[in-house]
Amino acid sequence: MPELPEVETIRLYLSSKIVGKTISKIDILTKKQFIGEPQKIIGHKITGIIRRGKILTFVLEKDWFLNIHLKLTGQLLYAANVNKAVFNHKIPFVKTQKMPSSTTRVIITFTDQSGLFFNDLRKFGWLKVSRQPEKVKAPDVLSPDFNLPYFAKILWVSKKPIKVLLMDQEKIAGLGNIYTNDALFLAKIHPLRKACSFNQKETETLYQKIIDVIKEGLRWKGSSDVAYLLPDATTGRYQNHFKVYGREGEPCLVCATPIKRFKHHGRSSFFCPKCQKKWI
DNA sequence: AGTATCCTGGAA
DNA sequence: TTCCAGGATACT
Repeated sequence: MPELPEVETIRLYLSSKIVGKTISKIDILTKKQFIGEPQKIIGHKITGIIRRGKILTFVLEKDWFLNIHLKLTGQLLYAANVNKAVFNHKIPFVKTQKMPSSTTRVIITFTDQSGLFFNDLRKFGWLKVSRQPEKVKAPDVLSPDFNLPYFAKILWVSKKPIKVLLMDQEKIAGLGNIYTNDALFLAKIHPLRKACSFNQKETETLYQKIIDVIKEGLRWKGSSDVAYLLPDATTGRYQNHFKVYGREGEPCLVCATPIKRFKHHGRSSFFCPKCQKKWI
């Protein structure tokens, strides 16, 4: 899905649009994607929106919560009037169209007739009503808990390849395939290097590059490479600034060597064979 | 540690 | 027709 920068962009956008509004209706078009009882939160006001890792949580009155995971193709589109919603956009999967579209799975309407369309082509995402925010085990990349001592601690005890560790949401919350690949490139580290093989300097560099690349992604409002859109159906622009992700065969931005791709843990890894030497 | 699985549709 | 996809989990 959207990774941390995409979800945070959505959170920032929606904070100014729906906080203070009261849910009047929830239409569930794809049952398996809505967990819990929607009627429990009908009539409740949204008092805030938080995000930890890739999970967005609407905080409601009286200790109710609506947690959302967009997975790979989830979108949250905001309309001032849910009955007259038309979005114009051109990226794949959802073309210019009236809402609800063929990929709309849930519609949340507020008392002023504004609302949200949860669209999700691949049906992996979910919404979940609960009495407490969905638990996220690891520190979020942008939280103070994600500090250098913590990062060093998890690296030095792990025998996993560094890329696998960085994408483990129980160790660090928020990184996905795009930003992990790009952070490793910026730090000049091969994705398969064992985490426990890092020295102090390498650890510090990678720590800083992770934060840098996440902030850059946020600055461009995320990457609209596949299905991600802002709630107004505009696109993010980090895809125009990819370092190695999705750039197989294209020249390395530093040394012009063609970027290589390989599969590992079911995911594509992209790297520059010259800048990111294998192991020590 | 690797692979299959949940889904759908665009690209090669 | 086959491969591919910002995720995460459940298997062998």
